[in-house]
Amino acid sequence: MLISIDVNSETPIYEQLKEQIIMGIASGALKPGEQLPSIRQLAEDLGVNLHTINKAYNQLKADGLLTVDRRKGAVVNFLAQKPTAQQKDELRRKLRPVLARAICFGLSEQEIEDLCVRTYNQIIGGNDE
Amino acid sequence: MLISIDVNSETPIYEQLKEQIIMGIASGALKPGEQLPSIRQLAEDLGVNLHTINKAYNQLKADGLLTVDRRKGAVVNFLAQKPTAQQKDELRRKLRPVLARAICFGLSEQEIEDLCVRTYNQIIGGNDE
Amino acid sequence: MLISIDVNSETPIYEQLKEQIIMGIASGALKPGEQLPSIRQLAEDLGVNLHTINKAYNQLKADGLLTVDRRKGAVVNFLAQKPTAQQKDELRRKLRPVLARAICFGLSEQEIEDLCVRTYNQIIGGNDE
Amino acid sequence: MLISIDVNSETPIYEQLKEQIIMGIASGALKPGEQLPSIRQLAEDLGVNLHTINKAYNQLKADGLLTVDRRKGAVVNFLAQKPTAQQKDELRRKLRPVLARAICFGLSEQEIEDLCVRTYNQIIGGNDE
DNA sequence: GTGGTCTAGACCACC
DNA sequence: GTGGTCTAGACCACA
Repeated sequence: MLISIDVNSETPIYEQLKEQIIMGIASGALKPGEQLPSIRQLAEDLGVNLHTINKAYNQLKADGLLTVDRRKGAVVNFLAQKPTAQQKDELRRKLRPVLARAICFGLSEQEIEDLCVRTYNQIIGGNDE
Repeated sequence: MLISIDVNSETPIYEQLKEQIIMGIASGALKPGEQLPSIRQLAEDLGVNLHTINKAYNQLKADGLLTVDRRKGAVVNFLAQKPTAQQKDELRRKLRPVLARAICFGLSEQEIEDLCVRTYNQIIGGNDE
Repeated sequence: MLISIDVNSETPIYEQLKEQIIMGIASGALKPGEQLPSIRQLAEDLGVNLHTINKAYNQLKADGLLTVDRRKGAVVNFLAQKPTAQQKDELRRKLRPVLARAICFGLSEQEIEDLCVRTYNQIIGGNDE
Repeated sequence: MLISIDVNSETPIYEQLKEQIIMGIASGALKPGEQLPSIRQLAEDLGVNLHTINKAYNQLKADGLLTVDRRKGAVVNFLAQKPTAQQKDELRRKLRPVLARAICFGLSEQEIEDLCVRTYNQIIGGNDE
């Protein structure tokens, strides 16, 4: 999978990294059991510091999406079958401001539903743009 | 409308402020043409710095949701009927990582659609929790 | 509360820090709502790097023992009334090897119970040694 | 006795090994005088490096729990009747942060005592979970 | 080889 | 003032 970073973006590099890896897992581009590049390798490839990569990997580990194997580095976890209540709350909390903004921009309920479905298919299909 | 701030949250206060005002507009609690509290007053009510309120108001003005008038202060704009292409892109960009994360947590397409619809109704209904 | 670090110890500095703060909270030396030294201040006082302090504070925040206030820095949380099931599991997992070792060293059940009670009282009493 | 290793755990493999052997001795699954698998064989069984097994065995020897004989390999020692003062200190030092954490999580003295007793019985009974 | 820890020093966002 | 992010470079533990 190809990862690209915009160092000038206002969102932190480690957040961009997390998002891209999550996108990769969601789209199936990263398969469960698959090995991610080592911290140092990825840091070099992207031209960023190894601590930045480390932070992203560790947070994804805390999210339960990666496990870190002392020998093989970071490995993609098998997907959970169901989210915990806490995870669901977190999702709703993140979803709320986005949808509220959509409403303010004049989207109807139907259009918002369409937007969600189309975005979902974008992710699954893997065609990112 | 009641605005409450959590100073311990990791999301900046001005972001919380923006989110709450957007939620207010989306839910109809804040009506077009309605006047928001003055910067000075809101700052005092919430016990935060003037700059913080000012930043939130200005960004909402840039979003086209408020009009800042020197005499009347901040006023809620009439909602656009349709979002610009740029706004739609922005929505999709914000929506994508949330949905991708939902997929990683094991939600099916149907469950994600449900989540969106239910969250939408929460906002419209105004019952935040 | 006085915090002291042994930079030559094999346990990481940030772990020592976490342990001492936890001891402080448990003993009542650190009261709920009390403000901890700022990252930079404590780093200077202890003669260690600010990132080391930052890591300890963040992990305690993740444990729910501290909250980080953008204005006042780190603040001691009010104690939970009951641990979550996960926290209880974690405690048992940490307790098991210690007790097993005690058994191997020849302590009877009664002696182990005494050891626990006496250690508990040490913590509560605050007399650390 | 069955030994199983989790290579993804954050606790080092040699530590896991030590813990499991200690658990085995404490529970009586490993009897004094009993011979442990040879380093070479155990390394192969678990699929880990020779050094890793060696390190665990050597540290247990330093703890006085094993005797390493050039001909018979590692043998379980007879349990001490009483711990040395040093061993007791070590136990208290390891116990303290666990109990302090329990207090922070809201456990009362009685609940902590229960936790210790129940964990003790788990070990003795050998039913690990 | 891997990740974990620590240091030193910089800049930025927030308040 | 506070914490958050990032860099550059070092050493260690683990396997």
